[in-house]
Amino acid sequence: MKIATWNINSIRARIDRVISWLDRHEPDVLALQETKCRPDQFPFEQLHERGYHVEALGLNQWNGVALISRSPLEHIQAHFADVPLFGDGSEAEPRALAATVEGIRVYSLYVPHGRSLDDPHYRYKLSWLEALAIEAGSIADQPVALTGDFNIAPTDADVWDVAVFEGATHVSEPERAAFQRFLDLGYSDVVRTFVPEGYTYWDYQRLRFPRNEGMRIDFILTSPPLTARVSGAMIDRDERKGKGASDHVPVMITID
DNA sequence: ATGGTTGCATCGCAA
Repeated sequence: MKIATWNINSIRARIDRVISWLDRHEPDVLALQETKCRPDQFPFEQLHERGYHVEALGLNQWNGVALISRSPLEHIQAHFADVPLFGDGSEAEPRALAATVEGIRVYSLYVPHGRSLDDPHYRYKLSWLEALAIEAGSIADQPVALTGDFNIAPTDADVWDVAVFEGATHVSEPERAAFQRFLDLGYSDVVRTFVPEGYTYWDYQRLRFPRNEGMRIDFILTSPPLTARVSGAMIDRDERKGKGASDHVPVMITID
């Protein structure tokens, strides 16, 4: 069984790339982030034609997450317990969607960016991660995959030049502590075991991809019962190439 | 050129 995650940066702009990637890599589950549309705008048809089950969560042109699966998606959950609201919003942003597939609880997660260390969005990011960790901890004895764009580079090796990020988000101590919390709960950054080097995101600006100036910020964190079953992983760097690429690439694990 | 892309509710914002 294969579980993948991909920040697609607009599903409508890139549905052809998604279909092509599904055809070539045949994941059993693909979690998407930044779908950037409401469910009524989501291109379900082409996915249903290929036999996939699809659940999508979206409010407007921002954020948005989805789960695409060969097997039925069961016990679907939007958001998670005590998810914080941002600003004066009355409704949770569409950043988390979970479902059970063949006994594995899969989360598609789009962690808030944070914007800057003095921005309310940064405090929102930390409280969002704290609430997620509480839920993740409560189910860590079951097979769980926390997948998605964490918007955190956990180590200095996860950015091309840490000096560039001095005083910026993604590398701050509180963000890294929030990431470490999942590891302390028993979750494993299992892709790192199989793919010790490599980025998952390169900014569109400043020739970041040709220069390989990227960041490793997309993860699949597996609970102990699932970690024991992981037999391989890949980061599909090639998907960043060519016209019309997302700024993130797919990350995938293989489970026995 | 010391640098500047992408997607969208498109001329402003978020990433």
